[in-house]
Amino acid sequence: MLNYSEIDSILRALVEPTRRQILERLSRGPATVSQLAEPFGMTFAAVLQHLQVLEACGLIRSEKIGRVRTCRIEPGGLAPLADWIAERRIPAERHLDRLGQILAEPDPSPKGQSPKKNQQKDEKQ
Amino acid sequence: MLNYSEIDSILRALVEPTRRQILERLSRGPATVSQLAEPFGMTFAAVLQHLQVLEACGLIRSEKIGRVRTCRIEPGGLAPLADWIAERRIPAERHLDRLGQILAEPDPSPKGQSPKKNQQKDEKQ
DNA sequence: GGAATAGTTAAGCATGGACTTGAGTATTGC
DNA sequence: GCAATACTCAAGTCCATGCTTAACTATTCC
Repeated sequence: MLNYSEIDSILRALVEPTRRQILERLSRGPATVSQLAEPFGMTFAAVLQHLQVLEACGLIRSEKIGRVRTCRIEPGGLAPLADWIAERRIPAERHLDRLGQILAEPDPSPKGQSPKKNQQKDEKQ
Repeated sequence: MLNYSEIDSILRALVEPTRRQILERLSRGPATVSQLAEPFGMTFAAVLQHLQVLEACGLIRSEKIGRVRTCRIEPGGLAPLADWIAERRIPAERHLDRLGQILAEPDPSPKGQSPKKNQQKDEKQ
């Protein structure tokens, strides 16, 4: 299992729509803090906090020259999440085949289950 | 751009550690609600709420037979998020090459930038 | 039929996180 | 030097979400 809290911090960063929009913007090229803040109907300080979250989990990188801080995408930033998803998709797909499903079935107790009378299955009853 | 709120609901579901643990558990095979609730130090009702979130965004599926509800992974559930990540990794990687980076640079004003005196760049001043 | 089991729903509390305000610091232009 | 610019930090408000409790329904076992 790869670093758990890394996944956690990346997901927490991505779950906020504003931060995803900031990422979209930065994927079109670097921008300063004020350039990033401008399109959002929110204060400078709020955007700054979002940027700090994004940088803390390695999704963006920033450097300050003089009084201007320029932010850009950290290219490998999404890799841990991509790996996490890839790891979970493989086992999930494995359960498509019936055998795997039966083997994984809970309570395979051999004491014959009495024939149930009321057994119509209902999605979302 | 693919369905925005779908990504949103998947991320909101995944950001909660308990729900990720439930997914891990289910990726090893189907389980009933009480089987899922047992390992967590939390009430039945709380786990049920997590399951509802996971099912609402298509990450798991459940069916009730008699009084028992059995949950299992929805195989394609993570696909939208995987696609979203894939879409964002390509442009980000493109910015690795210097040309793309220069083209995307903000303010490429041709009026010669005067040589700055105080220009030591500092990460995280 | 009645008790036990398995799940469901609703209401309320508590915490975390997004956002604001306001004050402060460093840098640049004149 | 002084004002404007560009950001930084801290404190406080507000709301969404996770969790609990408690009451309720449906199903199964005896």
